[in-house]
Formats: sequence, C-alpha cells, structure tokens
Amino acid sequence: MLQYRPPPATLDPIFHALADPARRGMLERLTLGPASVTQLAEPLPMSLSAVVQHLAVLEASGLVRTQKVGRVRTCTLDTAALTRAETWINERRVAWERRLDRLGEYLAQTKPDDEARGGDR
Amino acid sequence: MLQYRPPPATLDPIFHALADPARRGMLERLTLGPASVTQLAEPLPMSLSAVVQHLAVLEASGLVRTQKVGRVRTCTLDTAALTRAETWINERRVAWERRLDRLGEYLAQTKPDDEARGGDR
DNA sequence: TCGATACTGAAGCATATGCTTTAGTATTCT
DNA sequence: AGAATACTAAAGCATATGCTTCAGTATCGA
Repeated sequence: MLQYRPPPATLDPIFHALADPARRGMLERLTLGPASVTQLAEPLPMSLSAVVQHLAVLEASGLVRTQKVGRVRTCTLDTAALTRAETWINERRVAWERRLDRLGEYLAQTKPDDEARGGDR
Repeated sequence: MLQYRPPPATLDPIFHALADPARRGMLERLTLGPASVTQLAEPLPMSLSAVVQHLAVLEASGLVRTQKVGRVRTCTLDTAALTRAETWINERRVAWERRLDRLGEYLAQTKPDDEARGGDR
C-alpha cells in the first residue's frame, strides 16, 4: 500500500506561514514533539478558533501534518517543507557569496595589496 | 565616522518579504549583482510602481539595501537578513532531527532490532 | 446518561496587501 | 533649452489576513 504523500509544498505558502510569530511559536512548540491543538493554543494570547486558523495555514504550507484520533487532533512537524525553504535561502546566499569571492579575486589581481591598506572612499 | 547600520531585521518582515514570487525573483536577480529599479522590473509582468512597492518591502525587511546616485537607485542584496532566516529554520529543523534521533535510540533500547525490519510510519 | 472536553464552522469586521492609473520631480542626453 | 529617462508619490480598489464571537458536533469520563 502506498504511503500518503502530501502535495509538494511551494515556497509561497511556506514563507507566508513562517511570517507570523504565532505560527512560528507553534512550530517551535512542535520541535519538542507532537501536540494537540489545545496544547498549541495554550501559550498563545488568542482564541482557540484563531489558533485553528493559524494551524490551517501551517497545514496548507506542508510545515505541519495533523491526524485526528477520537476528539483530539495531533500535530507534528514536517521538516520537508522546512528544508525546502532553507535550501532556497541557502542557494541564494551561497550564490551571492561566490560572487563576492570572484569580485575579491578580480580586485586582488587588478590592484594587488590594495585591500590590505583598506582605503575608504 | 561610524558606518551606517541598518536596524536589525526581525523575522516577520523577512519571511513576509520572501513569501512573494515577484520579490523572490528580484532577490534572485540581485544574486547576480547590483541592479537598478528598472532592471529589476524588466522581467516582471507588472508596472514599475508595483515593483517599487515590492522593493520597499524588501528594503524594510533588510534583505535589500539601496542607494541613489543621480536619478538611478541601485539595489544590492544584504545576506545578513537572509542568514537570519536561514538560521532560524535550520535551528528548528536540527532540533526536530535531534529529537527523532533520541526517539530512535530509545526504541532501539526498548525493543532491539525493531527498526531493522522496517516498520512503516 | 450527562457533563466536560476538544475541536469545527460560519459570520462579521478592521486592517493589510498587491496591484492599477495618474501626475508629478529630478537628471541626463542631444 | 527641450526631450527622454528613472524614478517618486498618491489615490483608488479588489481581495486577503487575522482576529473575534456565537453556535454547533463528536468524543470521553464518571
């Protein structure tokens, strides 16, 4: 039997989900282990309904997976979406740093030991 | 003379800025090197005004720094904000993975060679 | 069985977002 | 000087977001 696969989360909903402190708080809580909706809501200064709406955003982004047993919905972190976001950022940052390195080499070749004297303006 | 320091960007505006494909496109362009507003706007299917508004969001988040010379505003990537976002995500992902490792060890101790038989879930 | 628990769903509302268009201003080029 | 360039500013508008409250429904526990 095939294992259930969530739809591949795109970056838009992932970053959008991460942009709210309440939602990041919920994720933070989930790094400690699975939690019920009520447990997620407990530290947050808002109604349970609001938390459920934040949870829907997290689930839509793929960052959180939930499963209902009896009357309790248990939420767990799904790091695949987290990794997707991390990878995107990392690739851009690395691309930029490679560019700075090339620029540095070029400058070193063009006017050697100039960077050692640290001339400003 | 003290160098100008941008205000420390918080995660909310950084992730919010990253949540839009047009803005990510602009960042992507900037990894290739500094660009003017018009150059950033060129590939985007929207008015220049809209691009300027996206740029304001990027600047408010600290992801982009701009500087105007003559009539041209030149934009550059600031990887500090990018790193801040990357670090937050990474720390949470690592925390979760450490937790899974501990859980694995515990299960291995409790009922040895259970994980070798490849139970699902 | 009956009350408490754990959500679920919908409506309502203030504010934020993502554009557009129109109308500028400041520079640079010819 | 006059035209083209590169933004800048503001208003307007449709839709999205982040809550709230109120009114359920489905368990679970005594």
